[in-house]
Amino acid sequence: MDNSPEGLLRSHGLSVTAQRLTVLQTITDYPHITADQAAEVARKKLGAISRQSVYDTLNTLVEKGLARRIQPMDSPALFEDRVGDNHHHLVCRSCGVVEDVDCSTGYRPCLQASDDNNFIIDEAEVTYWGLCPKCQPKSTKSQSKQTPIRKAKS
Amino acid sequence: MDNSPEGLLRSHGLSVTAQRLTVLQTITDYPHITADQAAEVARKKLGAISRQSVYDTLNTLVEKGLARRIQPMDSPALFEDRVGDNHHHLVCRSCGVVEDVDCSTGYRPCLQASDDNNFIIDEAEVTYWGLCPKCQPKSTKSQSKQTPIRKAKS
DNA sequence: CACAATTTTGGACTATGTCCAAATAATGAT
DNA sequence: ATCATTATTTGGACATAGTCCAAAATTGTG
Repeated sequence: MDNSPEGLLRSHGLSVTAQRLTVLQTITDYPHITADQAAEVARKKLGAISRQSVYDTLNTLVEKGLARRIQPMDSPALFEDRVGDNHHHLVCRSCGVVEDVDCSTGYRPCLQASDDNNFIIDEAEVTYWGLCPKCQPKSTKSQSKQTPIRKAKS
Repeated sequence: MDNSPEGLLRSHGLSVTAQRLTVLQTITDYPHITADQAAEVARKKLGAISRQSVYDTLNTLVEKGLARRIQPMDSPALFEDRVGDNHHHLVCRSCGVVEDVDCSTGYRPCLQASDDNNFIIDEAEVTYWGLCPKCQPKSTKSQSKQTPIRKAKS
């Protein structure tokens, strides 16, 4: 199996369809995209694709380990094709932008719980919350006009 | 100001109402409860309370720092009254049960990102994922019958 | 007590996502 | 290449979690 997108799908037992290739390309081009945004992008490339097909494809890709789903609070699910390195995320409380943050170990679970409560823990998911450079209060200038999508806690 | 529930509300500029007292008591009694479950519980205690009132109260409590909202993936928002210690959570991939895990430092942000991407980071939210004791595969016995609400990834 | 401000209520509405069965497209075997 | 089988896609209905809004009720205040 090569590792073209087609080969990638086939090697995971999936038939190759224009919809899947396009959705896969879309999350590569736009990491941290929502399903509905991905549908919009895919529709531009393909002419038409059903909403359900985008949801199905994204779910399938996640199941097969070809994509990862994250869901910061107050956000719809976001998809990315960066998988396997157990990286974490940085989310802006004001505008919602998401950035990747490398995991210090690169494999799961990277962190040990202070007490595992007898769970078998396989992942420590870390979300860093804060303000992105654009949303940080500037010295004298007034705050940006962006609609805050989440209120800062402190 | 005392620190009875009434005093707690008043000291945060909130009027004291039966609805608020009841919802507050409910999340104390049932940490990690959903809004709709809280409405159910509150309804039993009060006779009646509107769904909207429960949502309003929970949102207000979170805003005032009297409650904390968490939202593990694939779960509706969960509320707890344990605030101020920046503790973390352990979530069962199979049955969804949530347990508290102490934070090693107790204050935010307890963790440092490998690269802050020029964000001002105020919180590192950690969610540990795994299988709770009840959902762990037992040696020879077959798996529990609980409906899995999330598939284990590995 | 009475007034003003806050809270509660119920109903409509929004956003995100899933279920289902029919139509279509992809794959594997001739 | 064509057919049969299997997998995928589609559209529409449905589900869930949550918000918006204006009227009614309650709370806190002078």
